[in-house]
Amino acid sequence: MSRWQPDAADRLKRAAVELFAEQGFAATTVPEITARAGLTTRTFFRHFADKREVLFGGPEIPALAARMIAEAPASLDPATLVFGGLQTVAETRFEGHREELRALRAIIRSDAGLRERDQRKRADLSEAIRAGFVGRGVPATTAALLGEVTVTMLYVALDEWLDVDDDRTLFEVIMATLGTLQATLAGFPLAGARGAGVSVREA
Amino acid sequence: MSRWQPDAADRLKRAAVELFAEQGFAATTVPEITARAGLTTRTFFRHFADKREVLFGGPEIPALAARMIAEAPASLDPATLVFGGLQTVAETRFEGHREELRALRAIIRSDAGLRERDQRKRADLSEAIRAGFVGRGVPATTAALLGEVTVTMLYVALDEWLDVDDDRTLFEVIMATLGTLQATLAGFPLAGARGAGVSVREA
DNA sequence: GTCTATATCGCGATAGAC
DNA sequence: GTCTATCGCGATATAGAC
Repeated sequence: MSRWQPDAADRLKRAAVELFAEQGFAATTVPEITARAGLTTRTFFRHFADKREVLFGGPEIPALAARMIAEAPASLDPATLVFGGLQTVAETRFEGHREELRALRAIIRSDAGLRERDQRKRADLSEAIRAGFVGRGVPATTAALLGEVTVTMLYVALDEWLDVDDDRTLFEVIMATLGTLQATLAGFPLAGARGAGVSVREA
Repeated sequence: MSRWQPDAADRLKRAAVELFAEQGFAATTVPEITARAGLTTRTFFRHFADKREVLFGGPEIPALAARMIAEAPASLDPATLVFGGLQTVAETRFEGHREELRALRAIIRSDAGLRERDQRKRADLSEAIRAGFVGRGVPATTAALLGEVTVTMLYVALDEWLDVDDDRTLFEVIMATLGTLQATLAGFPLAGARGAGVSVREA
């Protein structure tokens, strides 16, 4: 047993979540967090790049996505990969943590800076997926859209899953969301068949 | 003529873009920007919430989207509204500014904090569209997906439009991107028809 | 682990527009 | 007079340098 608790990052996370919930994010200082965790301010910034970062996961999920895409057999098509990835992430990282995720979401929603960081995490995941598909020879625009659509599914479904209180799994909500997206896009005219001059004007 | 130049915000914007391009975003201080613009630090923060914000537009585009959706005739379907909105924004806010937008994009790409802010602007627009459609009675999930898909089209197409150097308009690229999205999603199995148990595992 | 720069913001005063 | 934009001072916490 060293003289340092081995789980400094974890204790900082817990102390931060408690204090943010009690006092709000902006009203909580890093020294307060480290005091509660029994550590120094310097230690906080060695574990987290800034005060926001303590509420989010690191690059593990983008890294996992990149690995799954890179290591999958060449025969698997993008749709299958996206499905499998969403299922894996939903089941291993979100399922079973609904209450913690709700508490976290409430804190994140309360502060513009935290919403911003959340969007960055989302963009990081989208970018990892895009790069992964480019590495498999998928055209650039298609790869970019695959990244975007995948994270859209995850985030929209996650929000709905946290909103309601039924007994669906997150992955079930994701699949329903995909169905809704397909139905929504079916209402769009085919892009090539369309001319300019839509009758909607700036007010 | 008052003792203040009337366009303080504009002059600050210009000075900031110049200095960021010359020295980089992180290496430039707010006092440097205000010195070049002939103003004080305090004035900078009265115009912009923080140093990043000087590079981005305010809530005009989300507000425009909200207005267009709210004021459109009830008979117009979401697809038509989305198309019309994308066309209006593309033609009035982006077309004709390709070079400035490229320079801005280069600065934004150079700094993680600026990429984060860019994502927030994107999320703000998505949210305005979502809320607008909810106000028209569109179901929550469909409205959320409409917001997400619309901004995805705009951002993916904008990136491609800035990357290449052909003579397509931004709106033409947006329509082509929508076609690619439709083709990509056509490769996905219908959500309802799908069971669990995809054969992609964590490595 | 200590030290320091600087982003950020509250407050009160001022100057001109109307 | 009121309203709005600006300025100067000062305080604090973040975040990076040493």
